[in-house]
Amino acid sequence: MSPYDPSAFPPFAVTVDLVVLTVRRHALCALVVRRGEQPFQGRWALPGGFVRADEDLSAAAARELAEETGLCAHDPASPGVDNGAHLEQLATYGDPRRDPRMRVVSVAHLVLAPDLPAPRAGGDANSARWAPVDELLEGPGQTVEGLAFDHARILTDGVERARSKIEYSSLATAFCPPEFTVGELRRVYEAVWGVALDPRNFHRKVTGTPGFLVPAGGTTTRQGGRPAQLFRAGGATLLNPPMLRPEV
Amino acid sequence: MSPYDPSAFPPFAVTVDLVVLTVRRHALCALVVRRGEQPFQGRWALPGGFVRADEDLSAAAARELAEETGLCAHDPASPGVDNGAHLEQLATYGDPRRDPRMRVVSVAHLVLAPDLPAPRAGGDANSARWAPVDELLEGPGQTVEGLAFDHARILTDGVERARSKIEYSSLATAFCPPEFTVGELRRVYEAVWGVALDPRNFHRKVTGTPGFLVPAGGTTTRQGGRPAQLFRAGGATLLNPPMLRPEV
DNA sequence: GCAAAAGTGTTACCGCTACACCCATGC
DNA sequence: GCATGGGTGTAGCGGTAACACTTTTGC
Repeated sequence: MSPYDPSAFPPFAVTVDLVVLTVRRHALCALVVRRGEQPFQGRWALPGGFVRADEDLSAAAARELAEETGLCAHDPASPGVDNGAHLEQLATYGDPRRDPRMRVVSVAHLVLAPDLPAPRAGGDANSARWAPVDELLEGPGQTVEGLAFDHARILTDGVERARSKIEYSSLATAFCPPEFTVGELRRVYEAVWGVALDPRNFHRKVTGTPGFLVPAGGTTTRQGGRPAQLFRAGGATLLNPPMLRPEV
Repeated sequence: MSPYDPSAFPPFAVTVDLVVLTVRRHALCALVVRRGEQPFQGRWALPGGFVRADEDLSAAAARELAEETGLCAHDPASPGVDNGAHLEQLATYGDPRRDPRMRVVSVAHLVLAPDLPAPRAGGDANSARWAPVDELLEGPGQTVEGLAFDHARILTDGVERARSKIEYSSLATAFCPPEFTVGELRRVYEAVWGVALDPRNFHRKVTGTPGFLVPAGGTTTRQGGRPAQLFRAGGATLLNPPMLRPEV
């Protein structure tokens, strides 16, 4: 039997795109970079890049993340370093016309990170910033230009994934620093869902769910008012029963 | 500006693999085909194939599905024909060593279908069959040989997706014929989750959820006993509150 | 009649919501 | 003192679990 004939299949470029979300100033924000070349030159886009010939998809995503933010992601699929951020595969986008230059299939990944210092511009992107997702996704006829390629769609899917996953998992803690208060965690939920939650019931719910939070020992008054207990994320990953997202 | 330089990125083969699930004889079953060539010649594998040069990913999945089963999938992303089956993207698998011949990135899709006549063998697969997923996924040291490539992992992910999605969506109806009884729908849940449900409470729950089921008019005694009302799937896609999966 | 499956009624319990209320700090 | 956020108590309500019980068919 002869070796495989590469002419039997069409060649594709494969990239990873990153939806990197954080909570800043009570708003859900995404990392975007300004494109330095055609097409969509000068427009904002999600960070990303080509997958290397011998590189796994999640490794490519983690590499791009480190290049763009210096962040070390914790990938559940390939455990090792864990600097706080959560990384998971989101979905794959392969419309034949999504990139005018050639056939590109992009495997989008979702990253949830605590609030970071200003992003450092990396590689071929000549600038990078955190932008509120509401601003990036304003409807058609908006004041700002939309994101490049199909990145508005990818960002929408990533935000929806984050919104639903914090309902039934402990992922909201990925938006928090290593030690945080119940109030800070509540403000994460409020920013991601865009709703107000009852502080009293929220407190009972999260402290009463076994394994969600473990006391870190100290207290802080960095939010003002009475000193609040500091917590760390507990071992539990699934919340049962889930956090209930109020009706819209 | 010169056109894009294709030497700047490594070429990949892109395939779609299908996790086609159905419920037969009270068991969750998946469609598998016997491989006719190396590698893994003679072993069972998930159906799939190369994405064509100008073809969208979901179109490739629908085409492979039609070739293997004659089924016309309803793809929410590209509405049109709707022969009952549900199709959605599952996840993408791109480990550099997942195919010994070359670098292949596979975009797996999940299909939920009603019980079908015996599958017709299609294309290069010299036979196809429905196999209970419990049998396909028996642990290491099992009596049967495992699936080819990383298909056991893909199947596991697809089954887990199906199990969780029927909790909070009306997708379980995709396993049923166009008209079905409450008892038949309950047996779908029981087969997918591998648990027994209380028929009385199940009946109240599904008939009491607005938009989940609409009466089709007739009755049937095909399950024996007292005649049961026939229903069709209603317009609702999300179940709120969800069906509760009993603790294991 | 008997078995089998479809439906309805009822009660106890659990978790959530919506509050009232108290606590500990900075100013 | 006063504002601010942290934390506890409690009553009402909606949904589920775990039954008992009736209905309508095939054999």
